[in-house]
Amino acid sequence: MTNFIQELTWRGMLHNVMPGTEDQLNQELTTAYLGIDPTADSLHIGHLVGIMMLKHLQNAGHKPVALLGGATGMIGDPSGKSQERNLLSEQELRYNQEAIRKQLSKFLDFDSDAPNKAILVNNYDWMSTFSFLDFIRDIGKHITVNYMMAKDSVKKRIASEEEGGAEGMSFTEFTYQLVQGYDFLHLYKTHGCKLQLGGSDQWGNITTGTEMIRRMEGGKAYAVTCPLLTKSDGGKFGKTEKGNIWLDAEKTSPYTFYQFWINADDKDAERFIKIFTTFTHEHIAELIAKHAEAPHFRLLQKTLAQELTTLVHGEERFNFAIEASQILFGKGTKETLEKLSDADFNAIFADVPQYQVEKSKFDAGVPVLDLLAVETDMLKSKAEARRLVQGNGLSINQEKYSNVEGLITKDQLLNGKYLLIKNGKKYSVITILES
RNA sequence: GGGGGGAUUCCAGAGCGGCCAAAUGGGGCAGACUGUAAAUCUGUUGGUUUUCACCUUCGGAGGUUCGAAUCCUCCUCCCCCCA
Repeated sequence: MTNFIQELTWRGMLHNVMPGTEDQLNQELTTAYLGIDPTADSLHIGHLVGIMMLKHLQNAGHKPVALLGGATGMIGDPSGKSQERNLLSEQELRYNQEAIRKQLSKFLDFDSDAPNKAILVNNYDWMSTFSFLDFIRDIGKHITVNYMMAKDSVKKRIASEEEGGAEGMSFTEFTYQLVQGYDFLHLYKTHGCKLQLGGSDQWGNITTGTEMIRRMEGGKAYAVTCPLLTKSDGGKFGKTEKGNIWLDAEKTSPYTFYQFWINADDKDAERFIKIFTTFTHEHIAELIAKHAEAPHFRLLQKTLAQELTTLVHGEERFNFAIEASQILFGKGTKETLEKLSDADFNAIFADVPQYQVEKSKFDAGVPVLDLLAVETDMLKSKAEARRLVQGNGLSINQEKYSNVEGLITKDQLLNGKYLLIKNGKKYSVITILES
């Protein structure tokens, strides 16, 4: 059995740990929970760090609890300086919960008979029937405002108001830490949960929980946080220009998901592989060494992408993502394109801008420049299109096209339906409409 | 209140009344190189156009002139100095 704290430490996933936590973990099978916002019907990779903490925890023989913040998600955590949230209907909430459970089960063991199998709970179940009066009487009494005010997340919001900056902090948000703290207390009482995991921004909220357990139950509970994940270029982890990378294949195609990991730069890949895989210390050291020998093979990125894409989307989708990548970045030729079925073609180019042109236009052939700038608004003007073609920047169906006066005819259509246009490094697809 | 300087194409910043669609740098976009990276080098960077050429653009409105981003008048907005 591995030592959870040591495991997190070498993986670079340990930010802060409450004294005594390691002893607690060594002493008995410990139940630990992590909160997840159920605001959508899918997790995105920003959630993944937390989930991996649970996974490493489970691998270390302890029992993970994933807590969906059905109740807390309605309030909005002030430490994320997020806007106030919208209320989810219970129906939406349950739907999201089921979808998220499915995704979580790819990472965690929910179904075996093991004593440390994971469970999923939703704080809506115990918070929704808790009356305001009961809450302030039973819970609020035990925590002083002075204590709550001392939290960084609260201080920051109040200070920013005094500077005339933000719009202050609502009472609802102020209460957030009590609600989250109560979750911990509740799980402590009902599941014997003694440890809460979270991002480093959660420390303040977690300690409110341990404080409640101490004051109200005379119990001892612990906290472990991990650093917030950053990218070495300073960008936000898990975000692309197009938004979040979701685990749901409908929201983010497996190809895009795969590409996200492939595109990690070397520095990040090294950190990520420690965080997002369960490979051993030795195996990872070996991978890093191999990568350093031949960085252009990008072994780390490929391994990382393979592990996660396979885990989340399955082997078949992973293979397809590779195939798609080769077509887009490798030596994909016109021949390989022609071999693709419509379904595959659409899947590969699903994330690429689409344009439509009527088929009849091709009867006489369409001048390239018109195709780019008139029939579609791919380029702003014919002058720009001309520059592109003259600059050798245009490919049609993966073949360089440099004839400014050229006509595009029916013969060039892939499967009689598509044109794959490559403008520099950017792809676009023109779909031919039957008319 | 007095005096002075400025507003230029995405940004910064040149620009003798004709040779200015406007130097140069940055950024953008392409090409080469490369690891779907970084750096570097090359080309390009208002529109129509094969070329010639034409059209729209230099804070706004007028004017002088064969001709104005460049001269004059008024207006708007910025900056600096002295009180």
